[in-house]
Amino acid sequence: MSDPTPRLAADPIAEAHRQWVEHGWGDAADGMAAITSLMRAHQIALSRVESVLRPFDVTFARYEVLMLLYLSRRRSLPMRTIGSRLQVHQTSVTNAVDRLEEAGLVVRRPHPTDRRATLVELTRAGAALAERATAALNAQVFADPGLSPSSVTSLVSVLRRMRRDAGDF
Amino acid sequence: MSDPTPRLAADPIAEAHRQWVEHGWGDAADGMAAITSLMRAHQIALSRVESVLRPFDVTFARYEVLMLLYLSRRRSLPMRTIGSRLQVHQTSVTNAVDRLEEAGLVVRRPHPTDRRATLVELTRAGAALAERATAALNAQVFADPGLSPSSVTSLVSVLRRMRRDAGDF
DNA sequence: GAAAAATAGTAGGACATCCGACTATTGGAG
DNA sequence: CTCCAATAGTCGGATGTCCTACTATTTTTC
Repeated sequence: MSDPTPRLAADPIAEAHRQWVEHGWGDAADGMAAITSLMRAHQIALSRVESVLRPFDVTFARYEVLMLLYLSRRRSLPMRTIGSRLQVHQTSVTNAVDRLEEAGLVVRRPHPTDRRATLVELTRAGAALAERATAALNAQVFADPGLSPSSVTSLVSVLRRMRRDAGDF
Repeated sequence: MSDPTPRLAADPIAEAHRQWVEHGWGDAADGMAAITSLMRAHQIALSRVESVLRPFDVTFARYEVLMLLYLSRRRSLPMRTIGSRLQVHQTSVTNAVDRLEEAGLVVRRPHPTDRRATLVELTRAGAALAERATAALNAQVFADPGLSPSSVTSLVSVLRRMRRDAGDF
């Protein structure tokens, strides 16, 4: 309250935190800052990832499906399992698989024992793309996520608790 | 690396990290885990927030616009400023303001000196809703964001660096 | 001062996400 | 064994986000 230099481009989240306290919402100010930070950081990270994936004509959502299959034992999983692992709605899986199938990266196969279920199987082209896209992401984003190594560790650790409490695993 | 008990329902991100290392992508494994954690945590946080806001018939995107106006000096801002502060595309602001205006929570007014610009002004109903929605969010989410106080501090701190490096402020 | 560049908003399109509803199949209750 | 709840997927609809134009006004340049 004694800073004579009112910075013009202050951190908007710090600013919101200050306003929260001013309005008597001090007990929620830290939480608000945490949630809001998460939202912004997500935008930033997603944007970086998507820009690397764009040349491969896949979005991050589809890349995740591809990698889940790529890393699975038989390179094939039921739709439902994909949704559970990625924690997204069934209809989102349907949507992603539709597009991946159109692009020839996966194929739908009937489940051998449960006729309700559908297996999604990675094609050779899908595996090849998964490898190339991963190489690009590793080099351009993951190897240098814009955080110090200790920050990365701290972030993963904090968010793991949050994910677990939310039933992620 | 010496744990003899392979848990069945393991943390999917820890599992992915292990696979990254196995595939020789160890230098990118931590970054992958960090970015992926961010994506999941965002989903979790957004879902909690949206479920609290649903009764008020606003989404988080619109709530953010509302609060930005609510906390501004004159409860009125140009579209452009809203986009900059929230770090979203101009067209997203147009979209959000369209819906807020339909709901009678804001009104568009011509900018007094720049005829290109449009001011978005909070209505009395908008201010009232902003207050009620904030009370609900504070009580149901922000006051207990699902993280320990020290984790919250750590998270905000780590993400502030990331946001700054990305040009957020 | 007039032409060129930059800025503010909007329109249309592509995607992803969720929700509710609907079909088909499986499995448990009586 | 039959009926009904649970499960797997898909469809249509609503929202939000970004991108690429395109229009209307400034602002800058020469």
